[in-house]
Amino acid sequence: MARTTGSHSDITGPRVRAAALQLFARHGYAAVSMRQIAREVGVQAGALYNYTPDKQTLLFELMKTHMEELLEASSVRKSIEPLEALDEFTQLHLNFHAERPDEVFIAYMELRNLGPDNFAIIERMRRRYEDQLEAILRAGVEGKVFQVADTKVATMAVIAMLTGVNTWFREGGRLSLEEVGKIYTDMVRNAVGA
Amino acid sequence: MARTTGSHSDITGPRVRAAALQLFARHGYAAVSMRQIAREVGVQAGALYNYTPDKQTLLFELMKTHMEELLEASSVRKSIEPLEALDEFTQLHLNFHAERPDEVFIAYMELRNLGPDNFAIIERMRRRYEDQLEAILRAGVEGKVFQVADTKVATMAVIAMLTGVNTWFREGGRLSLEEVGKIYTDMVRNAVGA
DNA sequence: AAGTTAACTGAACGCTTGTTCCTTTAAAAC
DNA sequence: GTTTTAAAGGAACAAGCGTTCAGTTAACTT
Repeated sequence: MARTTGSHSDITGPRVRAAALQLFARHGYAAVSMRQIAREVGVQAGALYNYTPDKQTLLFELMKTHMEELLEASSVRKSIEPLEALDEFTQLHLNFHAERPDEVFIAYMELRNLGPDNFAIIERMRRRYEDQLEAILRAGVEGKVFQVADTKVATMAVIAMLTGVNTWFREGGRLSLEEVGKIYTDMVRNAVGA
Repeated sequence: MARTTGSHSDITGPRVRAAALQLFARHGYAAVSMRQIAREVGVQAGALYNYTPDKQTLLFELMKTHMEELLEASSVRKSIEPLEALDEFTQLHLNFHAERPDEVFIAYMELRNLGPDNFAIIERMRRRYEDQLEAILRAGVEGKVFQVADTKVATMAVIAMLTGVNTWFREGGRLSLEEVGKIYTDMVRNAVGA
């Protein structure tokens, strides 16, 4: 047998990425084999190499796509007041990350499995995201509407706090995402002395 | 050759754990082989099995020891006022985690590589730690000294915020651990409306 | 209807994996 | 000084790894 009925690059390509995403998130990059991914897609391992040059690039592309989407989603913010910008950042971070638990998990956990060049690229994108929050905090400090001892530290603290939601939040649990959003909006405001 | 000059169980045992700890933290459990660990210790792979029944147990014991130490260090807290208890919790968490970056990394990242039984044990210990902070927050809410909408959510938020320090803090960097401690004490207080 | 191409199979490559086991040797016990 | 024992060596096991590639077939082009 070879080419199977209804086989198409436009279909299999995304399915490869989807399977890799789920398996990497669930078991970790190093613990997942190309044969496992292939089995999930319903294809032989060799066929995967029509869609990625190697396993490492498959991981990198998943992370890169995720970071690109994050940067695009967050950079549309107009120039508004610091407090409003902070609330908006909180909501965006929460919603964006809640919709993509697998991507977020990978982006945080599999950095060490990237080669040095790929690592540097992803790291740069993450820095760009952090810089957006820091700019908001700095504007707020200048305008005397926030009180933080160190904007860089506050940036890291707020992002860690927000991203931590992904470790426990589950749709259909005790709280809705909207309720969680309200609670965190307040806590973030308080944390930066707003 | 077999037993080498100066070989001792009391020496090799800890060295095996130390090597595993460092390698697991650096490259991830799944990416590290028993032969790598053995090479680091200066021993053949087979000799490792004098010190652990298998690779999985080696990981589990590292995590279990870490959690036991964390629980012991944090449970000595006497009955004091909520605000003082909160500050003390912040300091203890920061110091304890700053001293053990490898252990912390593993405890957070390698949970998925534990078998179901081992996972349940570690998870229970983590819950016990979280419960300590939640008790403090609840006492503070009852005494009207904290204002939080949801103590469980606040607990997770504060712990995520504090643990996040390990992703960027390095001894000898721009800020000392003491300075970071002061900043976080304030931010944590603010976050819970103290 | 014939020819071309994209998609996939299936086998093979050399290597590494966790773990077991018998042997050898240094240290401890007597 | 002899015997016992603990510690490590080193080879072997089957299984799995990422990756390559020649061969096969369905789908598209003309």
